[in-house]
Amino acid sequence: MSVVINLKEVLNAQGGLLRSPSLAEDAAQTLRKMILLEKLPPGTALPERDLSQALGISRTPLREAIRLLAGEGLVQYTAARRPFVADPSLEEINDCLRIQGALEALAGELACTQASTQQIKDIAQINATIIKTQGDNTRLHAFQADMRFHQSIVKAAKNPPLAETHAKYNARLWRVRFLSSQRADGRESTRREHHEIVEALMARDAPRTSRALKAHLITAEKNIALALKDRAAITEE
Amino acid sequence: MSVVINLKEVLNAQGGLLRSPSLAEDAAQTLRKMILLEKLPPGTALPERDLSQALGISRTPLREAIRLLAGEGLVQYTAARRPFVADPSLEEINDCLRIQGALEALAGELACTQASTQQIKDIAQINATIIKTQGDNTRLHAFQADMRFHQSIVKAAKNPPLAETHAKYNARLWRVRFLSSQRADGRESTRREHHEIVEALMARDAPRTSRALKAHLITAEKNIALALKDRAAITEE
DNA sequence: ATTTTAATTATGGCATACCAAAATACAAAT
DNA sequence: ATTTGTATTTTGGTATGCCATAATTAAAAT
Repeated sequence: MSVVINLKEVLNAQGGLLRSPSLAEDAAQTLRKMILLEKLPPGTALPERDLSQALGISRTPLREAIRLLAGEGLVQYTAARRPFVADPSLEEINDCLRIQGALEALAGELACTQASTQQIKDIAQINATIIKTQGDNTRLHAFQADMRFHQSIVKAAKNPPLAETHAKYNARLWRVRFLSSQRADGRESTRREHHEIVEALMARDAPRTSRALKAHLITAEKNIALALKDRAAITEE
Repeated sequence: MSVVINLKEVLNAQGGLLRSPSLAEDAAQTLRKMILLEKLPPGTALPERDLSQALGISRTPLREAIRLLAGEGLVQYTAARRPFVADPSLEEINDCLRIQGALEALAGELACTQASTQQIKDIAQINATIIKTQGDNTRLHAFQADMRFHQSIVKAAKNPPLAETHAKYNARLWRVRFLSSQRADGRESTRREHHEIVEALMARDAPRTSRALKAHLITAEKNIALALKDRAAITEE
């Protein structure tokens, strides 16, 4: 009996694998996906009643879910406090990318001193998988692998608040990054930059890792600008 | 008639000066202060019913206030989802300081190209005030001026998400920074470092500004470690 | 005296109802 | 036809009650 309880506590203390998420967290995850996949396009109003009914829950947890997404920057409020899906300008996206760049650069620096050799191997491994998977028509999977690559670097920095803030900006930028990852150009530069990042990490050269990550984010900025321009042209027709 | 409405909208669009805060926001602000001034010391449980009753509101907005503070890192949850005042370890504080350092360094870089000359003058002015006020027994005011100094740099970067995230870490670090600001030593190095930051900004030398801000945060890290050690010694008696 | 087990209490998650303010629809006036 | 004024509806903010589970206490067994 007490064995079961202890086990539960241990698992909870670890990744929180057992803890059944609240309805609010479930709803937040559902809405997050819908926003990122543009089932809920930017600008869409998010009335609490309709949404809660659609998700089969009451307003209370739904409201909390919206607050969570607002904290991530995915949802904003009108002056009258009506929530809607955020519609970031290119300028705001670039603002976020610069922050993400600074965060990843810091993560890279820290990883050079904090990461275990195993973690660096893992990072290299993830990158190898990306290269191998390249060309597969599973664009989404390739994209997710790219996310994992960056996340594993942040994780190796062993700075939990950094990981948290980084994750937040990841969520905020997910949509446009996914968009830009669909473009074929820039793929070669991505491959090269990833290689440089891995090399710098393996050499545990902090300034070099920092530089490589910053450069990578600047490239992302360029690619995203191109992707959004393309898309705007398409949407207009 | 419509004039009034327009005026209201304009004011809302600006600093949101008119919008009467919700009970949740009020409560969050109240609790924030209580946490930072240690009326609610680290580790204190925050039961929804008691707190809501103490503040004269219902559980719903109080609950929301707690969520807000959790988003800032001032409140955490036990495995059983019971909220309590966060009690960050020295390690976690240092983690946050490194992030804050990276954010301010980025802000400084951006400010070098984005800030108006007036804004840089303002920053210098704030610093001048700090030096002048030095020695006054209004420790709190001096501390708040220091906060304004850093905030004005971030503001000059003209990157709203950066300002937001920076503010969040400020709230999270407020308590320990206030603590360390009480110590007399380190005051001279602070003065010197502030001077260097202002000089670098006026020269609009991005790398130099970045370096100066990073160095400043590292000094803060050292001072905070000393302050916490002192305090631990006192508390033990 | 210590440990187990059962009963009790306290707490957070959720649903629901009501209210004030905002948005909308509609009627009247120009 | 456009604007103005008014009624209606929609919406977010808040209070409250119920429930399941965790924490605590009390009782029982060793």
